[in-house]
Amino acid sequence: MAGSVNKVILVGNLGKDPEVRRMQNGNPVVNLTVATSDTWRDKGTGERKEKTEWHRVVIFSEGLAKVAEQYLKKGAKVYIEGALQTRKWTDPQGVEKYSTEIVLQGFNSTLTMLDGRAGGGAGGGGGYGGDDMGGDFGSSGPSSAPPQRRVAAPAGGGGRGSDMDDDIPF
Amino acid sequence: MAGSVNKVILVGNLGKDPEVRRMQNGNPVVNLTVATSDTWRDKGTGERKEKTEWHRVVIFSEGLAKVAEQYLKKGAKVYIEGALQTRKWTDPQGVEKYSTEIVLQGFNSTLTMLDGRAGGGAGGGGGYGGDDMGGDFGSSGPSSAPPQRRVAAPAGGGGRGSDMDDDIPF
Amino acid sequence: MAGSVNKVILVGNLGKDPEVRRMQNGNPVVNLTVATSDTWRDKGTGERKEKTEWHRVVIFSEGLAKVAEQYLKKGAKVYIEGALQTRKWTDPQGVEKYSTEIVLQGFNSTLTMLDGRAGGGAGGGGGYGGDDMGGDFGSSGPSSAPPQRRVAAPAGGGGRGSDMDDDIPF
Amino acid sequence: MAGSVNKVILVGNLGKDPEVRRMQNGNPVVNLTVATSDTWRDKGTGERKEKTEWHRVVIFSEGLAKVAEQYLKKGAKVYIEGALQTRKWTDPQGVEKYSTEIVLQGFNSTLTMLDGRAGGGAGGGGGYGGDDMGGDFGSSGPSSAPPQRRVAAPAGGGGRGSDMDDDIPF
DNA sequence: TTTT
DNA sequence: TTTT
Repeated sequence: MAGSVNKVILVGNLGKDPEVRRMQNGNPVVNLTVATSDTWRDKGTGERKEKTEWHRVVIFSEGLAKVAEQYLKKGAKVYIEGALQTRKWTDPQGVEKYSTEIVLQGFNSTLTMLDGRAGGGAGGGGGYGGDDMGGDFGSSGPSSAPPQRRVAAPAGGGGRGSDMDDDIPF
Repeated sequence: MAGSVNKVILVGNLGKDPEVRRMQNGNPVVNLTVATSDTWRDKGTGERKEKTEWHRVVIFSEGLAKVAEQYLKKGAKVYIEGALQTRKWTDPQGVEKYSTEIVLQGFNSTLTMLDGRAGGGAGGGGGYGGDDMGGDFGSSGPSSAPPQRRVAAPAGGGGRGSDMDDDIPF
Repeated sequence: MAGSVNKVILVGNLGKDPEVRRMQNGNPVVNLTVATSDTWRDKGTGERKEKTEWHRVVIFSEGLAKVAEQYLKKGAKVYIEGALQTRKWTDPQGVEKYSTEIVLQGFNSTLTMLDGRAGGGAGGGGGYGGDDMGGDFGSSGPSSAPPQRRVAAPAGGGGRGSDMDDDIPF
Repeated sequence: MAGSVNKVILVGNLGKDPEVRRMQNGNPVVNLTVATSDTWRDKGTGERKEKTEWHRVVIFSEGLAKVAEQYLKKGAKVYIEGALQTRKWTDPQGVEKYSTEIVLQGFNSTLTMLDGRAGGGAGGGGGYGGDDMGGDFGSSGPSSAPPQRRVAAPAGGGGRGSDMDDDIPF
């Protein structure tokens, strides 16, 4: 409905290498399996407890999917921002199934690598080759990386003072 | 795992009145069904599209559950902050099922009413009685509402100046 | 740096009508003043306390700025997602000043109206005219609203079953 | 006001070691300086651009402050969740100043270490000693770590089926 | 299946 | 002053 927000923020590790499928036009669609976990100390016994939660992530955003395919490996720590989506499907036996996924698609989706260790896991061939490793990747369509524009000189001012400088903050 | 984040933020409307179950100690556990939706214009036909997503929300936090039970009604607009959790269960026919829910439990869960219209829906009797309607409700355990503490006077200062005043900022 | 996140999420009300400046190309840059507040009960006296926080919001995103200019009025409740930015400037007396603002610019910025009451405030003439009121507005550049694409039929499948249907989830 | 949200989410690195002050009761109040940065490629020249943003973070939450004091060092990568707060103060020359900070205080504040490298910087002695390094630290008051409670057996059921098991999700 |  |  108008006036709604559907946002998921995860920081976790990949349980396995990204799974890549291809759209008919050749664009990649990437599935990630991301683990988060909570740890706490049992109030009664005092022993340490841990519960891992596994998340399905589907990346439709072309730019982010390419990044995921290229740089992410089992074990990589990522920051992910997407939306919840529940799919209903019927299995071959005719049983209805639901699958809830975090979808990265269109604006307001983010994928950020939080370590350079990615790929150290599994049978991982490791090594990226690129010099863009460990970067932030915003989702903004096929080919353009949206710059952090600054307003050059707003006509019709009312500026808050003179001599603005945008560098060192404090 | 250590160093992980599992967070869901929703702004949406209740699809029906809250469902209240009771713990053995009488505390409420509340289930909400929340709708969010995306609207966009089809690139080809130019027609307006809308897709509604339904979310299961489970409130274990005692304070938030009581608030939900007392004030929320079908149609209410809410801000929700919780964590993703997928439960696996087996139905009476022996079929394995998964259900992914947004869980409000412990710290870092939030439930905030965003309108005063709540209860205008369904067969809703409406009317709250309380004067607390439309408030923010932080999740911080059974009985204490965590105050927004201000540091009174940090010993061993190094204060940044004199004459701090905390009122109107700009 | 690579691997960083800078995100602000606000739900609050406009303290006054949007302030609109113009870029040299005529595009609007909109400033909002948004109030949020915390309420709590004093632990000692038991009295109700409230503290209002005021936020400066600057909208560079062309699409969001137009929406803000057109639909928002004093009193409107909004959901805002942007990034923190601190500007340093020197006032006419040569005193250095800092101003921290929530910037909506590029991808991952959001502005969503959360009520239809917008404009009920101040000297607000109110009334929008548009039929798009109360909508979600994603920031995705000048002219295209990013559709919620669904993968049509990924070539090289490994699909999870047959008979997927995307409608009512539970 | 009722129905508002004031939330900041940062993933960044400490620019220097935490600064610790003491409350009159001996509790620590910790100040962090956190850097985030955006990188993009200039549309015109094609050159790589980077802009770093510095954030002041103040930790009043007793538990989080202790963790910060104990484990964080210059260079550490952290996930932070807090609220925006602008303080007004008057400097010794009588000039009004504003300072906007991210405050971690009460519920809904989070501090999570995202690397184990923390402390590798500055004159850092490094080494933590503790075995809790790299953990999640929720803000929930002085001494109790809030467990991830599960509802044991809600009285007055309406359960969704039989044989619930909470382990492997998919 | 990850991570600490 | 961080980080890549």
